[in-house]
Amino acid sequence: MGYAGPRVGKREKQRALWPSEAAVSDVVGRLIEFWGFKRNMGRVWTVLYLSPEPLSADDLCHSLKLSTGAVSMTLSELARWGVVRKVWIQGERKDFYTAEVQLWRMISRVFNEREKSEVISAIDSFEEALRQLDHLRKTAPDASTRARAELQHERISQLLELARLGKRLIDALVSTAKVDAEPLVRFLLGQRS
Amino acid sequence: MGYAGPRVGKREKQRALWPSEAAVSDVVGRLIEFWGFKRNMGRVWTVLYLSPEPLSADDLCHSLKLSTGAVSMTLSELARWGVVRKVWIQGERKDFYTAEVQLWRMISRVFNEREKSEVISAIDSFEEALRQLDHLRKTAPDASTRARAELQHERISQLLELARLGKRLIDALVSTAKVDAEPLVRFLLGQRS
DNA sequence: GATAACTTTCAAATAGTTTTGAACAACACC
DNA sequence: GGTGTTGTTCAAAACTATTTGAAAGTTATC
Repeated sequence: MGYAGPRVGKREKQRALWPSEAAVSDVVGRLIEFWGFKRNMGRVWTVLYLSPEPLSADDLCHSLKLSTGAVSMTLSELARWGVVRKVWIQGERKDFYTAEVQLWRMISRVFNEREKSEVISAIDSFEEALRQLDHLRKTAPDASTRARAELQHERISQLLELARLGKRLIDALVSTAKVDAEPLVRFLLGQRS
Repeated sequence: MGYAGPRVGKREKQRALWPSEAAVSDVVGRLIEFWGFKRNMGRVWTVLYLSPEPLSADDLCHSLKLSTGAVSMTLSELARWGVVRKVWIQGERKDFYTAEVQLWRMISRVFNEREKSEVISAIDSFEEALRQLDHLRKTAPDASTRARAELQHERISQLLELARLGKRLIDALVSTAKVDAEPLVRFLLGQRS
């Protein structure tokens, strides 16, 4: 197979972001940060999401004024979350990236991996604490200790119930969103007026 | 009206946290941090939540090994969120604090104040960006710019839709939780098997 | 296997956040 | 008003997280 020829798709010169792109990627960055990710993850994802064609790491360095290192790390983190994919482009040696455009799939993936493990470990700890308190309220020598154990048992049960509810919500979202969550959410919201 | 008498409820000596209390407040601290608050806010709230009687700032300094300043600031922040209340205790000069025990009320309050304003400002920015792009796609001189504007308009519309959905969810939660959210959530979950 | 193009890694620098503790303010009581 | 107790504030310190850029690593091409 011969040489691909004189750089067929010679890529457009570095283009600055439009004001609307800059603004939106900033907003998404902020939202995402609020939600516990790094701001730049949001920004990078957004720039890719708004780009008609895949972009190289280098493109991103320029549009977002980030170092090569930062872009590389951000991209691999985004890839681990499955919200950005490498694509291969004919006649280019660089790697190119595109954003996952199925918003719900992204969200459910994040919920599943991150929130869920957090919630599960909370559930475990609550259960453990309940076991200890249960023992205490049965065997403590003095009544005031027993009463205190009783109250705490009750309160922690509330927390446990809440955590379990959270877990079920996440499960529901995730298992639905694998296909498409929008109907679910829409239905849920249909409830009120 | 006479003097309240010889320190009636002379308060129990500084008591170390039980292991289960320490563990649970730590877990809640972690969860809450994950959710964008300071870890100590979660810890302080939890210690209060698990205490049969209201506690003073000083009690909290001891149980959590925090400086007076940290406790003062944490408490006032928690009070601003309405998840902790000052109570007045007969014959005591210190301020005492209790935790809000209605978990749903707390959650809905936080959602309403914090998430909502975040989401609303995101919605505004998306709308603004859409206006700009709309103008561009109608008036840009060259076709490729118009096409790009078109695509971005579409994608940002998706984001906007998602943000609006989020806002409606929050509204639904909040307006229900004013009374008691559990039925709502329980119903929502009832959907899946 | 040498070279050039590109990517990843990581220690150091920077930026951002939280905590401390001492100074100050407020208040109650005598 | 003076004294002692409690609460708040804030600048500095400690700690965390993020970003940089240069060096090392990888891969494709000749």
